[in-house]
Amino acid sequence: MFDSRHIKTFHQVVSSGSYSAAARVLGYTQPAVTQQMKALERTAGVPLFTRAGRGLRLTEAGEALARHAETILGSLAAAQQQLGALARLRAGRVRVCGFPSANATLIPEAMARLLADHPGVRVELTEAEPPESVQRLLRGECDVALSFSYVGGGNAPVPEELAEIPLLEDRLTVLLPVGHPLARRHAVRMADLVEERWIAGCPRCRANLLQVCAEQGYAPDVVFTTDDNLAVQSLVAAGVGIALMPSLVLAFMCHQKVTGRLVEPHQFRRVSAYVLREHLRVPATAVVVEELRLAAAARAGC
Amino acid sequence: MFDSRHIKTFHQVVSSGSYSAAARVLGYTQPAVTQQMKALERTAGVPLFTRAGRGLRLTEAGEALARHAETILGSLAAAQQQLGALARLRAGRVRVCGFPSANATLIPEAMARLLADHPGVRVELTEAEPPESVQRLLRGECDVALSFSYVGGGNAPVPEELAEIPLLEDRLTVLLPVGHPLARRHAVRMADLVEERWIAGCPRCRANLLQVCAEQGYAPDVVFTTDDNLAVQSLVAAGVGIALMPSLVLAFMCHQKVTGRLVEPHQFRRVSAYVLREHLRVPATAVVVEELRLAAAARAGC
DNA sequence: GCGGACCCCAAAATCCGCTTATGCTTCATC
DNA sequence: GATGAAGCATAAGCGGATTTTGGGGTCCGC
Repeated sequence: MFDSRHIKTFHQVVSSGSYSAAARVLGYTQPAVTQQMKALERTAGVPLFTRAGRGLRLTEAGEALARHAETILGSLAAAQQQLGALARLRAGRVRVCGFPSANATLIPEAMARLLADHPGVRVELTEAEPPESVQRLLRGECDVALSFSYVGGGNAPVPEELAEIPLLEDRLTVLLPVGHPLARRHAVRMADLVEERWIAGCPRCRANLLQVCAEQGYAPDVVFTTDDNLAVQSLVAAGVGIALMPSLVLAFMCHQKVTGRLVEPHQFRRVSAYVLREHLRVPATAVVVEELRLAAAARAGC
Repeated sequence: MFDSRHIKTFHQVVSSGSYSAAARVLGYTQPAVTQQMKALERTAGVPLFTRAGRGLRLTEAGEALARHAETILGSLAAAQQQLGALARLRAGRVRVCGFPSANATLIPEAMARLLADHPGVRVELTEAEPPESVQRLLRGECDVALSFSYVGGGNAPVPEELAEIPLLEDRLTVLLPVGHPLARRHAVRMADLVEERWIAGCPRCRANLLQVCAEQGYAPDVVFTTDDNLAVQSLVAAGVGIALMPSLVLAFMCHQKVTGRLVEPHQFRRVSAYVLREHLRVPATAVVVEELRLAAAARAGC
């Protein structure tokens, strides 16, 4: 049975290219590395290195072990990371990663109640656009991820090890300058917006815009693309174009010269929270998820 | 970074169900196991066990680590096994796994020349029906695998890490009792065998028989199935039925009362050797593969 | 209530691995 | 080809980690 420390050192030697360099990186002295590699060769039963002048070269067996080392260290790191996450969660520290509009609306509401009801829980919040947030969750960089998906969009399937908690259906509105003729209506038909110029948002939102318009039989004239919601707001106010905008984003739009109107036919994006299935039963994650659900439910009534 | 020895002990504790039992299995004393698990819990940062009366129970973190332990130990074992194989090969010991008819024909011919030309090489031969032989190769239980596939058959794709060395196209014959009316012909048309009763061989061969007949527009009347070639020979001799049989098998059929005839349209199975790509450059495997190719080429002329 | 099975604890002994110190080889430079 | 720098190997000594020993506590079945 190989010693994991030897494997780690071996891996460092391979990537550093010398014993001395590996020793410097790992905080050993050079003879320590020599001895570890000797021990490794003893347990392997084959030489792993050959001397090539001043430097080293891997033998065939060394090459083989180098490939395996990646896997071995990877599985060790995965285990360590998961246990680390569990320990953190047990201590009540939850890392949440949301997308901008949720971080500005849903999350603060949920967190306010959370901290009142469960004073022991500590939250760290980061921001990432979907699908990056879910990727972070899978990489163990956060414990709860918020993401959204458009209904018709070809979204990647949710990995097996993740639990999806549907939060709300976020209806889409069209953001208009206040003087716009259609702004007097309560709701606006997508079909009436054929002649408009458009401002598109994040890649997913842009793709959705194109699809919704395609269903109405036209291709929108997208004159500007940015994932900065406040920029979109200002652009609309300035009359550059109009934009499709989820209600959640609209909630923190405060520009005097823009207004949102629900679109017809009804469009929405599904907002969900994601958690590793294994963490569902951990109190800290459970309460965070529960408060998110409550906050989402409260908001759905508005 | 976890210590692999701790992981190994942990795994044994989980499967044994107690510290003492694990200690007995691993040749430690019980306190040693206690301390190792203590150290493991320290590096993990979470308790892994809770006391449940006389025995132990895993915590949630323990469950998680137990799942990872399988992976970790598996990747360590895989590395060790591959290095072991390399060491063996470097020492000139090659483990070959063939299917019965190759073991009786091709392999002895190749091995005779091999041992003459390369006296240092030692060969161990085992037998397995495809696709089992390739599975053994992937599991590291042999170094060279021989397998065959029928042309139209839906064969599983060859894994990436394997090199396929085509050896020969083994033409199919039909095995007939000597008195059979068609036995006077040099070759036999499959279409003329509609009314015959059939004896089928191994699963792959049986599937191929069904397909070949289906191409001729009929379903064969299979009255007997066995993967024992000598049994097939005797059954044919006894007039129970006829059989589709590769030339390679025919080569060691010596029963007086049976005879083989090539079938039309030409049918054959492809016989190949498989080696881990990484072992292609290792002398011992290289010479074995080369001798197999030569033996196959020599036989193809017959 | 007693014995067996099991685990924990503490101290002593052992063992392993790291460091220090030194020598050898290789390579670049003059 | 002499010299110095960089790198690896080896030996000896030390310190910490790990194991064993010995003793004690708890739980469970009889």
